[in-house]
Amino acid sequence: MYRLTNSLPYLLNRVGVRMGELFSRRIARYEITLPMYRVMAALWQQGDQRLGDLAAMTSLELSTASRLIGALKRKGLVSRKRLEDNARTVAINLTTKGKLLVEELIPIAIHFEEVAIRSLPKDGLANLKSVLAQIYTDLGTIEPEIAEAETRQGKARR
Amino acid sequence: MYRLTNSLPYLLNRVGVRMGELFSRRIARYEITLPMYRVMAALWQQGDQRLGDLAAMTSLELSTASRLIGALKRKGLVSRKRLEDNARTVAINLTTKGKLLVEELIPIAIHFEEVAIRSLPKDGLANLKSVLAQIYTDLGTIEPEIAEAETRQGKARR
DNA sequence: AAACAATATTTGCATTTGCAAATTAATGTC
DNA sequence: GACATTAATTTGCAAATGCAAATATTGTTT
Repeated sequence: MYRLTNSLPYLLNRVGVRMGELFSRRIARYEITLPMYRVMAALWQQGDQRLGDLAAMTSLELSTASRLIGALKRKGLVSRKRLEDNARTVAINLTTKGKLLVEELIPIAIHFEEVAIRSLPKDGLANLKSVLAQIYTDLGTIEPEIAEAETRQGKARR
Repeated sequence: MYRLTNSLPYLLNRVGVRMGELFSRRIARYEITLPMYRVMAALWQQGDQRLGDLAAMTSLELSTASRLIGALKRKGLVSRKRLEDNARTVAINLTTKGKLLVEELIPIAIHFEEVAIRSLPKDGLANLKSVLAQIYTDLGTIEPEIAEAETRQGKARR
């Protein structure tokens, strides 16, 4: 018999929501939201990104990312320049101020992770991460099945 | 050196978002959103719930849950009655129509889970689930630390 | 029993989100 | 080289979300 509370999506979501909530509260005093942090940490890892890549990297919707970058720019934390050679793309970077801030936040994120996995066995974390990565790619294989179902009924009815 | 893309919150969020997106698309033709499904599946597992319990069970914010129940009620999928003995609480249940619908959706959710874990070893799923549950509880231990940080600076400044 | 505190839910309002359309720029084609 | 096509980003608008305040009911105190 199926139980929602024992299903994988449920357990994943629950952890994600709680983690997000706690971390958000923790960084609220820096006037930074969780998606903002993700964007900044992504840029810290890899600068000079285009909007689309940044959105993909952070699992953000494109328009959400666009506006988020706008907000971060207004705060002076990132820069957004049209490229000279290809002016339809945009190169996004952390400013010095943004870099300083994210380097203050990253240790907090690391601490969170430490607390979260506190009682896992030695190799538990590495294993968990590889499992999550594996599931992510496996999920891709269900895409066609969904697209098929959509065209078969969904879109047609509109 | 820290990499966002190798951090646990990142990997969790990424899987959660993708899973949610795909499942949402899959059930869109039933005119049901993912949070709606979660509420209905929660009620299927355990009926006669109060709003607060349902919100906790589904990781939804209270006001979001309240409005969601309203929408489901308008669709004739759930009932919401004030109790006679304690009229400040409310008892939420699936209607027959709601029960029928959720019983159509649950197999889809099960299929999703199967695809997601397709390439995990035998005991991989059970292990993953217990790890996720463990992390969820461990996260609770960071709460006081955050509350402390909030009162120390955050709230004071307002 | 009146006043007050506590509990459960709902609602107002501002912010965020997501889709689709619009915009802007670059590229391919004839 | 003008003209449609594709690519990348932004914006308009409606719906969803989250916090705080409002509402309704029960429990407690004196």
